[in-house]
Amino acid sequence: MNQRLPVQGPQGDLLRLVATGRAESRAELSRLSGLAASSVSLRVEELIDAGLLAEEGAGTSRGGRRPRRLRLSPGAGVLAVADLGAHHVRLGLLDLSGEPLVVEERSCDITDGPRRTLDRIADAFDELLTEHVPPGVPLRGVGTGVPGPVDPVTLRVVTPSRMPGWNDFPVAEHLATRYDLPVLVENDANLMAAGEARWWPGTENLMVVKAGTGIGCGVIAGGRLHRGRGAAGDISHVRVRSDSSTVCACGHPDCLEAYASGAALMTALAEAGVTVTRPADIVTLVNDAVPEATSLVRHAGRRIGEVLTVLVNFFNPDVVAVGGSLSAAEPLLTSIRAAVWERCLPLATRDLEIAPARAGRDAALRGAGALLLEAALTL
Amino acid sequence: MNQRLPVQGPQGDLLRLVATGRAESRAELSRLSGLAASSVSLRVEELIDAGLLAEEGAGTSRGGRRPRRLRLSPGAGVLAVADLGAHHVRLGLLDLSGEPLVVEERSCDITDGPRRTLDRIADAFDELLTEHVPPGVPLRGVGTGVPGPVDPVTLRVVTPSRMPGWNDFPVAEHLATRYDLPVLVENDANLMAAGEARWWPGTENLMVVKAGTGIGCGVIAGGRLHRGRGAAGDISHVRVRSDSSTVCACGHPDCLEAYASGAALMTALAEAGVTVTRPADIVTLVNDAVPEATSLVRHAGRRIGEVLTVLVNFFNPDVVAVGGSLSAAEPLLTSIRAAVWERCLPLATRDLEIAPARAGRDAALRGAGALLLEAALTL
DNA sequence: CGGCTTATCTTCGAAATCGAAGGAAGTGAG
DNA sequence: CTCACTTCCTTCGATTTCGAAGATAAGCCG
Repeated sequence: MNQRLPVQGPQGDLLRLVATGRAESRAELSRLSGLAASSVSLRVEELIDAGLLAEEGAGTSRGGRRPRRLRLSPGAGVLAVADLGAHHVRLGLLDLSGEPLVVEERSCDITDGPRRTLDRIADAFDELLTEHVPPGVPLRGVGTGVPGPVDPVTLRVVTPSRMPGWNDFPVAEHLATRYDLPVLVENDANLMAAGEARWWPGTENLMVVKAGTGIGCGVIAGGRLHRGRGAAGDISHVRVRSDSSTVCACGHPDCLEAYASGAALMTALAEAGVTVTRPADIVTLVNDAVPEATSLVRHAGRRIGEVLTVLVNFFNPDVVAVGGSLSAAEPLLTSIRAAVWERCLPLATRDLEIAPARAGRDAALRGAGALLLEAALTL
Repeated sequence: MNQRLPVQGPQGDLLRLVATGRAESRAELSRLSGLAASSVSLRVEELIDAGLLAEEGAGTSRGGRRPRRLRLSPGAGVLAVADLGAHHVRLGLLDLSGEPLVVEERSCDITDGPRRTLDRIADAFDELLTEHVPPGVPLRGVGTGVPGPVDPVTLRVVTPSRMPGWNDFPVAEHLATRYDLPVLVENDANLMAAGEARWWPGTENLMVVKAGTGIGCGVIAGGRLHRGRGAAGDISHVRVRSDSSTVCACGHPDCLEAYASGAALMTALAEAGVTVTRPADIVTLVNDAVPEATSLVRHAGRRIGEVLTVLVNFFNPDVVAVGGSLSAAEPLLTSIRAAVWERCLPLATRDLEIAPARAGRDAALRGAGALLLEAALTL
């Protein structure tokens, strides 16, 4: 079942251009790859013969002959990806275009430690594979997101705050013992950003804010995921302006997370006598026009927006996409926008779009697919 | 005198690798370009015959035969670059490795408007060229930095605060009428970052803070200059935490610039009865241990550091380089460091280096050269 | 409908690129 | 010093890639 793609350099490039949706025809491949049209035709023929690419009807004309659309052959392979949360893991199989074939959610406790958790994920992968993938279609790559920082060099989890037992654990190596394949391990917010990026074509610089139980942020800079040293995108422990003083779990006063995260809002609601168990419940309360909830969410949005002003001035993105379970609450986005428009430089906000995330619930899985394709379709 | 390089794709790549100092021998060129060693040899031979490359002795052995060092031929051409400030312009000629040949500083008033200012720069270029460049050595590119935001697409200056008459002026087009050559127009802090980048080899993610009359910042992300939509790197109008409330020239309260810029410090010193005319004078005062000056600089450093905490968490750079005329004051760097170490995530500061800028006074000119080489050595 | 324009894809000789093999010029160990 | 080994660079035949030209298939427009 394990089998690397027999695709060398230039062929891999072509395959990747099709897989990532950047090219749909030979002509587009020629334009994007820089290769001559004739060379592309030859290569594509080989890829079709190898069962990796397939022709699928005709595309839309741009004024001349209609292109013959290319797509990855369904039999070319699948990817197995997971997004690990604190209490749940969302996992599934993708085709080589990064489109989900099956997705399911299982409960799992991350505090069980890396071995048991990862093995359970791998078991789930195997189940899905036998159930949904015809024999002969190879698994081409495995990837998982984790709710903590990942060292981009060693692919180990580093000093995660809510993952006891995971510190410095070689996640990728562990998975690699079970799958002799390209393995991806990445922070969940980064995966979400990578997944979101496909929904904003032409957007070179993108920030994706994940407002859920915690507050995460993933960054696309120059069209590529910005990792920094593995911790990039952390905005939850930025100090916010505040009258009172709340100490965050990290030990510092007045972290954004302590005021504007789903967890903080739930605590505040509990103090006001309203009991909720998930951030999504807050959204329900807001939609039911419960004043305490609305006011809290609006406040949280302002706080997030104030932090974003700094980052928008500095990073000057084309788009800020807001996702996560809390983002379904209208007032959140509205007040983020208000804060940013008010305080940012006109030049930075001139063409800035602050919009709801588009990639939906499978954003992280799609992101894992997108990143894996880069690795799995080379060499 | 004007002449484009007769260098197509692959050759241009090779030339650029040598010019930017990334490769010094045929073997390195082969490794970095991905071309076969034999092809590189052929190409290099052609480039030498064309008078663009030259062999220069032998390099140091890596355990085998010593490489024959390659460098750009001194006769291959020069670049003319300028860095425009409010009252001065620093300009000079570079060889095609980006090394300065002549640099001089002239006074000039940016409020004279773009035409007169640019023409004066061009006149200065012509003088330098006739004086310092033998006839036959062609000018290969022209570039200038401006103290305001530049739209990376149109190469026009956009809404500059201190450049009356420059708004939306087509700087590049104006220069292009005089020079039929690649023309570069870029924000001065961005140029400084590009120039600094060469002094931090292996550093993919770099922030360069320029502390002078104003506060600027340039960003290198993934090894490339990050422009955003042209305004990236602006940190001067970030809101800082403050007891009192000072309104900045931009209309917002408590901008970093209003507290920590050289201009703000000079104002504060004047109020304390100490008159200074340039930010460099503040450094002198600090070195003479004038308590008011030291205290002010230390305060400014803290403020800058507090803003940097947000950005370091978010961007997670390898290096923060601090330059500009104020950076020569020891306490500035010290207090920036203190603020960042204190408040940033341990993961973000684990391998972070906060250090004085290395590129010196010609950083911006060198940066202009580095960016121009990318453009001038292609096609 | 029938030219005109635009675009996609293929064919085939010319040109560039590769890669294996080998010579040249070093290092280091015995 | 000699010998094994490494790295750098070139030579030369095999292969790949290019690019101009042509075939094919549309859309546009009176």
